Amino acid sequence: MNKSQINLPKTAFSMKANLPSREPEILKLWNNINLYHELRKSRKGDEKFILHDGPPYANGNIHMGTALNKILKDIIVKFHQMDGKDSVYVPGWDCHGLPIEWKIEEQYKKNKKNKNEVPVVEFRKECRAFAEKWIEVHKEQFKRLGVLGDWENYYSTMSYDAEAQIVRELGKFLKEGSLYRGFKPVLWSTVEKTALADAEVEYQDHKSDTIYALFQVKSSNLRELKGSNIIIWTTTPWTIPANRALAYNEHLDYLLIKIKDEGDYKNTEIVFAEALLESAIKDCGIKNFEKLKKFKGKDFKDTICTHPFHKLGYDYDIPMLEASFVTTEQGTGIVHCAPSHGPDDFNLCLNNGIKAIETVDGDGKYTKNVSLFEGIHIFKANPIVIEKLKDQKKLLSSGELVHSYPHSWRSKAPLVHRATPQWFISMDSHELRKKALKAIDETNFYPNKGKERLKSMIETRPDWCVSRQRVWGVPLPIFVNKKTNEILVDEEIFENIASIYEKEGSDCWFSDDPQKFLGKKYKSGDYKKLSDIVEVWFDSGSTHSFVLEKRKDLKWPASMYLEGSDQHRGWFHSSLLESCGTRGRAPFEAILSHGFVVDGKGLKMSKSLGNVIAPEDILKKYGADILRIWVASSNYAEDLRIDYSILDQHSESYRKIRNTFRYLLGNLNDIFREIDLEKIDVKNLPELEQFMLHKIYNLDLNFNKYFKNYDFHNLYKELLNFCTVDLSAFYFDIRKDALYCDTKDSPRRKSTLILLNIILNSLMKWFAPILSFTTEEIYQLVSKKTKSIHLEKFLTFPKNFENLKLYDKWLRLLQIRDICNLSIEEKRAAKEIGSSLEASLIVKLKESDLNLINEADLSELCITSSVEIEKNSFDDIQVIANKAQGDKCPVCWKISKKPCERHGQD
RNA sequence: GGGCCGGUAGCUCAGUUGGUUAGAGCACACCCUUGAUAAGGGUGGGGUCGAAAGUUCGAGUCUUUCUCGGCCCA
Repeated sequence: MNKSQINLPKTAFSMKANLPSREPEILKLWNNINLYHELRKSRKGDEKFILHDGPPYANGNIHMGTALNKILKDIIVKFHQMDGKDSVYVPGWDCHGLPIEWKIEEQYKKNKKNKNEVPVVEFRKECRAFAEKWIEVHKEQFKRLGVLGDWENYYSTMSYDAEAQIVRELGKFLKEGSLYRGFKPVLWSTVEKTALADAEVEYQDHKSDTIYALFQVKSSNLRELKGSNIIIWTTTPWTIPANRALAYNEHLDYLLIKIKDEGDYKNTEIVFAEALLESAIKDCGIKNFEKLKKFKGKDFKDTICTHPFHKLGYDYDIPMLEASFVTTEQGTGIVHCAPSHGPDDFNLCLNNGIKAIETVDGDGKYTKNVSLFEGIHIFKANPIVIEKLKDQKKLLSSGELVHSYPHSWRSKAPLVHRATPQWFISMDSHELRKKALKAIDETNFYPNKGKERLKSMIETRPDWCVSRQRVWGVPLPIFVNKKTNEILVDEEIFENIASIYEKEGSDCWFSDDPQKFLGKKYKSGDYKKLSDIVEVWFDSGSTHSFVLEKRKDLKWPASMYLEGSDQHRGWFHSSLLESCGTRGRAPFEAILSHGFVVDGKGLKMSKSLGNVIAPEDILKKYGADILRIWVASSNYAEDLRIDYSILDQHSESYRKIRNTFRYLLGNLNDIFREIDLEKIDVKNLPELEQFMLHKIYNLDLNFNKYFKNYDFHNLYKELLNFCTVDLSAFYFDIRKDALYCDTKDSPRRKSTLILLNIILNSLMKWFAPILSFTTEEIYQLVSKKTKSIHLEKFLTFPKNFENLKLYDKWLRLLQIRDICNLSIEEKRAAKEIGSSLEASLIVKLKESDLNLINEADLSELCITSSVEIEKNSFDDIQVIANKAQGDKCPVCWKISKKPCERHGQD
């Protein structure tokens, strides 16, 4: 063998990845071979793994959070597929709801069109078209990330069969009796004229009018209180006309004082919490006063007051009620209660037999139930209320306050609490809460802390309000008897409505004759048809019923739901409740929740901070595989940081991995031979190869352990370290000599090639769920077994790869090697030698180490020209490095006084 | 404002039931190589474990307070 016959690596696999342009080519390939169809075919009849997609809202371009979510899903789906399961992924979209309605209304405003003049059905058609448009946009963006799924047969909450099934699901709650009509305050937008879901509310600073108002005590068990005045403080003077009660806390101390200042309120006796004395007299401008009495809150029991507008016709009693929500944080320690305008007020009054009534209409105007104020808009009522209080000498002071206040997320308009008729699913009437809590216990959570989070929410949440006064959604399929006011509960009717929706969608609810839905059984004249729609969380909470149950390729319950941690209050929550209410258990076996994408410093991304990175930018600059590495290597249990420097670091790792593959391919000359692992004669391989097989076996154990726990960042780290530490810096470096300089029939070289084939095959598959594009690129280059890497299964390694005894021995050898390297480095620093082949070592070992290795092997291990082993009188390992003497073999570059053993003949 | 979760080298992450001098890979520095070459190898520097106090013979690990950040709620 001479220099011209040296076996240098040769491969078509380029060092430069060029992912942004290469990946779209691979997408074309997947499309051409109909990969999704092939995937299904390849696992037909196998055990199913169903990751049920939580539907993103069909609106706007995807952001990093969506990208993270979809990539994480795809990684998991692919892992299970390669693990031999039929891992089906059906993407879906959430389509109904306010944000889309608003988009359409915005377009109307632009075109000077009045929404109220447009027929509901036409408006809904525009909403539908809008959602359809964004589904198509999302689809392409998700595919570009490398996400494999049934993109042709996706699901959506607005499909006719979905709308039909949502009606059937509601019918179940109606039939059971847990869906009831309630009347209570909800956060209401007078601009959008609708109740808002919690998720639609945002808190912003708002300037409110504040007042200290007086309620005169009519009667009390505490003699001194009679004739005195309870003061209350409120930031919503317009709710005073709706006042029905006052709330106090029995644990607080209260004071009765007499005002001594000259003026309208001289000698007025007032009552408030002792703790708030200072702030109250300051705010009210009281300078001189006399303390008359101090007493406990519980002494208020059975005290009755009169309304400040008593003389204007508000001649009903205002009872004082005990409530623990009363604190001394602000105000006077006594809270004014309007049951129609606050949840706390509502509950307190309800428990004391005071019902809420409709005091304000949908536009924000007082109803006829509020005398003196009928027809006035509540946002214009404050000055009038204040004026009247002043007239009645019931106003101690007024002012303004900037505080955090609920606003609509869309219109940014301030919200109010307004009592409206709404439809609720009871948490307790049919033990929904209990069932849901049990279901949580039976679910696996990744990470585990999600369990407590969901549990505590279910434990404390109120009844589920499922009605909305909007138009873009599934109509509540409810008829109310005009005479008896009873709800029509008849399965036949629900099924009739559902089957109509299945054929033509739910638009007809708004346009067609109600008789169509009532059939022949009931007369439409006897019933009032509701115009409310179902809140969107019920839509998405029902996906398990119209996707998992209805599709033959899926199963119920899902193997996993996977979403951002905010969905503990969203989709996880609503799906759990819907399913427990209708089927008595959760629609999922496991929940995986991930944190939020934040910037490099851990701050959330926002336009104002200018730290937003769009997935599109990353795809253009780095490619999807880099983004997928970022997902796999980040710990999703916490928030995930991303910025360009972090992505740069991951790009470096990618290059390392890519070059590892390039070395493998180069030395195999792009000819991959599948090795039958069971048939390898392990014991007859060189020890180095045996050691590597043990390493591979062990890595596979860890790989599986991490995969089963969805612990991808540790899994990725394990793979990356294998590439850098075990392969590049160790095995590859050592075996370069055999690969390049041994003859092609050398047993050592042949053994090495066996290992290279095994390593290539293993790495390709281990990395495939993460580096979906790059592993495909490699697979297409070397394998003709199937049409795609993603159709392959993970390898199973035979037990005889494991060799703990050999492993222990080699750990010791590696220690010796480390010391050899130190010694070589010393000579290198002294400029005596350059490459390690220029060194010749004298290695002194203690007795017990002497049998471990011969000189030739140690020289191979340290990549030196020669090693002499001597017995050491000390315990430690001692290494002396010298400059190798002799001639350098022109082929293998080893330096020796004798002719080269391998290449000396030429 | 309340609840929950988190803060370990420049970056991504390990750190078992509290127990030697807190680890890995990447990045960085220096050296080598020029037969993985816009690659590869060797060596090395780098951390008051968010801060403070406490419990303990001993705290990255337990307790409290504070601080910064995130999610949820008000």
